[in-house]
Amino acid sequence: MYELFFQKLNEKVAFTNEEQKVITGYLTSKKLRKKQYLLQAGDVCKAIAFVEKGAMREYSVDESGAEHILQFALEGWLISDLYSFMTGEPATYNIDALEDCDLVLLTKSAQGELLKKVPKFETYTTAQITGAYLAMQKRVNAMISLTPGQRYLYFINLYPNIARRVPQHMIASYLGLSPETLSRIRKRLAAAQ
Amino acid sequence: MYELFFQKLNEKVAFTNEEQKVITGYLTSKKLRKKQYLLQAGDVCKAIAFVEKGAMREYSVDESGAEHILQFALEGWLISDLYSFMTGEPATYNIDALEDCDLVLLTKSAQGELLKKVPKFETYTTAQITGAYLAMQKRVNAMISLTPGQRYLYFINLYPNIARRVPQHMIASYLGLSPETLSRIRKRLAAAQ
DNA sequence: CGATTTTTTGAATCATATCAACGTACGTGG
DNA sequence: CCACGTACGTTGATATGATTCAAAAAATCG
Repeated sequence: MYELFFQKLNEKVAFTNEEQKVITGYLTSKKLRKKQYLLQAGDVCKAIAFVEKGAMREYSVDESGAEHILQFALEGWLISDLYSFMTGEPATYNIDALEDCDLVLLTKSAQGELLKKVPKFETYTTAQITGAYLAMQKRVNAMISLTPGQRYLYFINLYPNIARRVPQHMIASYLGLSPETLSRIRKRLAAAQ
Repeated sequence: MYELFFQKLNEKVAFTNEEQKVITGYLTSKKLRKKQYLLQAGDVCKAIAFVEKGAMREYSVDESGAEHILQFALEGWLISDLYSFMTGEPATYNIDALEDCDLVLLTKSAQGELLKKVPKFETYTTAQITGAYLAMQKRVNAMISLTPGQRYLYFINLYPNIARRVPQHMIASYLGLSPETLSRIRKRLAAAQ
């Protein structure tokens, strides 16, 4: 149970079998069918989700109704509206399943309890969020310093498995491009080789 | 000494006077003149800097020599190349002073010691980095979902004091625009009101 | 005051967005 | 298993917006 979760957990911080048993008690599992929501903007994000299997996305919707993908999450990744989770404010982002998913959930209240019982879990949390921050910073740097074509190459190089499993127009959304533009960029890149 | 630093610190997590004395022992102060480097790409980032007074910026330089500003830091903000600081790898970003600055430094080794003596300091670190992550995420969302003009308005609304103190072409760099484009956007916005 | 930095403006070029249409692949239900 | 409908990717034409290069005006600093 939760094999991948504990594998990834122990990669960051080593936990004893005892601790892992305690942690297990605070986790719940959830299955999601393709296209189902885990979270809708306006609702409160009550849990952080770890993807054991499948693919998820997090996105915002602007005034004109267009979706903008902020984040993908494949196996081994965490996903949530962290601001909503931490503050209890309504979420600004939506999260749904791009494929049928097996998730491991850690609810807000479970997290509170867990941090008391297994203080080391905070170290894991810090490591996790630090990694997320650094990745986000790199993405910002790519957005202000690279051309769309370079950004696309950077993306498929960094996340080849996302590129394989996710529709192209969603990658365009993630990169801040129209689907047509990404299609033409790919054509240009293919011709250049 | 370090008044603003401790003020900001206690806003996140309350520390006793005892603890604050211990923390003080691990801090060092540094003055930087305008245009001086705190860190150059290629060097290892040996300290996290807290800005007591002044203004700093963090930026990357691309192959063609153009600078791209990743982050500003005014009074009360932290700045560092976090990846380099954590791993000891050479920094990819430069940090320099936009005004004469008073800084408070926490070196890598001091941080290690401090976390042992005052474990609560890790809670502060987590809070700090979580805030930084959420800000970065909002910025990414703005970049993929707003027009340059909207992004500029968002920026000056969120950071009016940065907009007041920093040259306009640096704000253009932060927003991923050419200085000429930002100038014209401002003209359009002024005409529209 | 002189020198440097910063901002603005203009003109030409280049790139992206948009709108529309088409072809294709996919999966779902009959 | 086929047929239909939906989702996806590509292509074209056009319009819009950003970049670039150059120059001048304005502001700032010593």
